[in-house]
Amino acid sequence: MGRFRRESHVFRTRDVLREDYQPESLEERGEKLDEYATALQPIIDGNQPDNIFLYGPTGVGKTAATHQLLTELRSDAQAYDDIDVQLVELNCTGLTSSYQVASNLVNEFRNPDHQLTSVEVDRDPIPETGYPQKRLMRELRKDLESVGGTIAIVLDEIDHIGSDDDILYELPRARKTYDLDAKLGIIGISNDYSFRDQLGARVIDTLCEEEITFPPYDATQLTAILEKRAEQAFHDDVETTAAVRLAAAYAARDRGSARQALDILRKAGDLAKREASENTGGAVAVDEAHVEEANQLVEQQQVLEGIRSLTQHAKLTLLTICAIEAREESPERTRVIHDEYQQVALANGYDPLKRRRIHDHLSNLDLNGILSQVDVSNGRGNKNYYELDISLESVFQVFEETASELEVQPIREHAVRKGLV
DNA sequence: GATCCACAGGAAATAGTGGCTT
DNA sequence: AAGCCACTATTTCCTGTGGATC
Repeated sequence: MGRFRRESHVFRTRDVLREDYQPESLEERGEKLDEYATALQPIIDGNQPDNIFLYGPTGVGKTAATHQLLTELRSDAQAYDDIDVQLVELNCTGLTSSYQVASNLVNEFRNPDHQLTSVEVDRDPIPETGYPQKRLMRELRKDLESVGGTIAIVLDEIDHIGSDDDILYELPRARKTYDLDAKLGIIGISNDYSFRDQLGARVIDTLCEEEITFPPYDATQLTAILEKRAEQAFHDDVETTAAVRLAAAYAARDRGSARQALDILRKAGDLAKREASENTGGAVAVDEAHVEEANQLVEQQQVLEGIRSLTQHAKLTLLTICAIEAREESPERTRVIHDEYQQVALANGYDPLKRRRIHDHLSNLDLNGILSQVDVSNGRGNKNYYELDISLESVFQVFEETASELEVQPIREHAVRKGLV
């Protein structure tokens, strides 16, 4: 008997609950789809498209809506010979400058998988760094020219480029500047409401001709979405009603993200499955306990992922906080944290960084939800104080499993003695 | 109430890395 | 190989703020 066996107790098609699964039609977003479609209408009419800016938190259907509508748009456009719609999509995750967006965009144009229909673009991809900026823009212009027709450029997660918004200024007016025949429509997608305000006024005017906001899903909507998916994902005799409701509630309370809700439900299904294969027989159900555990696992996983990707000094900073936490002295002010950090760094064989930098690391860790800033304004001054926002246990766990070669044990032992772990 | 101090966080400078062009 | 070019992490310098002090 092998270790792996195909079991079919719980899932029918588990993939339906995965993030990359694209349902035939987006649930619970009817109005938004209409609004969005209206904004795209000029393309079909053969007019210069409006630039569109979408915003809303992660997992509320922005990207899914875009995929769905553009696919429809493209196939509907084939009915008319006088329009030739080309789509270029770029996920800007990890791209932090206009330069990088531009170079990736060029490579997107040159990506042969993309079957841009009028394929005159078959130049070699360009390097992501090394070219002077002017040269890069020249390449981009050439590509736009040779693709021609109506070009819809989707820039997903555009907020990652931060304050360097030159490309967002250039792109919408490329048609004028370069005297292009092609019609350009930019669709920017952002997770961050405040991103819009960071943009220069000149960019907002052009980029945000049409703005569509995707609000978070509420518990009712999430329940409806999950019910639909659960029906496909699980076998008919698997009871999931309670689980669905709870998973929806968790996700709604947190960020209103469908992705998160699906993650929880999928994980809960995995747990139920494991349980089912342990004690064979009996009715199978994904119940509330499964969801509860799954919720914690999902949360934990996100945090762990966050910790793994930290730089050494960020880890040292985190370790310092742990040491303070282990002595039950948290929250503590940055000044004191830095003092102690210096010792921690030296003890681990690193040159300590200056205070300003630790400052940044701390607020970064805060942003990642690993630490939280506490306002200690009870009487005395209200400087920034930091404390750990997750369990000591889970931090130690990552440190140990990633073999980061940091001195964790003494701190852990201290915490154990204090009964904190 | 004027002055002082600690701190948060912005801006610019610097160092080190690695790719491209000639 | 020299001279650009861009990127990231970090340091240096600096300003505004709000409580603390006299």
